[in-house]
Amino acid sequence: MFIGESPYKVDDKGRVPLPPKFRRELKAGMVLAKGLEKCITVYPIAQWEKLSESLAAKAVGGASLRKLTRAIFASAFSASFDGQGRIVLPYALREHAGIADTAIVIGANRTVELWSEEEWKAEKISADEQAAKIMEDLGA
Amino acid sequence: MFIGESPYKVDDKGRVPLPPKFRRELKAGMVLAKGLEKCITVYPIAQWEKLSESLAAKAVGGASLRKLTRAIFASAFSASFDGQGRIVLPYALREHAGIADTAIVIGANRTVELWSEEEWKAEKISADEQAAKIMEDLGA
DNA sequence: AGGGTTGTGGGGAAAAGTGGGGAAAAAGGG
DNA sequence: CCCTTTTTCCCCACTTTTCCCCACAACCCT
Repeated sequence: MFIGESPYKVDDKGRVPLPPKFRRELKAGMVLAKGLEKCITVYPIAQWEKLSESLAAKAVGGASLRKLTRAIFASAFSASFDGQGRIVLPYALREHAGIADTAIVIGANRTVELWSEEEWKAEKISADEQAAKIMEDLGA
Repeated sequence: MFIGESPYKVDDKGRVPLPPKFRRELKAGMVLAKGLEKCITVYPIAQWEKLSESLAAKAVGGASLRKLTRAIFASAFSASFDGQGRIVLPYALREHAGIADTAIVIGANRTVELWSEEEWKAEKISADEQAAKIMEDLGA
């Protein structure tokens, strides 16, 4: 389970550290893909395989499913940590998320997401407004 | 079950003791999250994992589910006791609750809440005023 | 009155964030 | 095909922050 929110510098080489708390769950390997929103989504390898299977299961899906499959898989990169717990963000993904020299790393339960400061600020505000409702529904 | 209300000092490092009576139930671990009101909510780890599961179960949820997942998990931090029974309050949460150098620790049945003095004073008054009415609505 | 527990404070060691350099591999041109 | 240039990857070093341990003082219970 990934939780928390923290800002990290992206250096000239496109490297970003991930929070130490996340590293154990990602050490086995991870896949970076375009997020459905303007962000980068990081899947633990096991989680990615599950997603891959559940898309393949709907083999005979329509054109829209094929489109989604392409969009996700074509933009995906596998990544791993260097000695300092950092990963390299491919340029294509950085651009999609609008990430320049700072990335906000957030835990989103089963996955990790990387946002630019601006996009995250906006997302956070609109997300906060909705959060209260479900929390109450779940009786938490 | 958590009950009671007591004030504690928050030191320069953001540390706060929790009442000894609460420690046994939280020793296994806890998660701090933004409260729905201007406070910090402390969930026993088991409680939080239940929430996590029920969100993950709705597997391929839509955009609004992703948004909620973000709001809930990004603003959360895991915490545990140091040798003196204290936890560290992340800066982001302290700010949300308006907590400076004193925190009021409240037992709220299944969870614990941390309030600033001012916010708690206001909340308590309005809670007292409405308690009877709410009780009736609940048919208690 | 005494011992144990609790609130409060501070210091030191370990880890994390950040940046840069050098070697190996890849790509491109002669 | 070989040499040159560029890129990628890995390792090293420094600074800051975090975490953990220790210490004192006040309170409570016995």
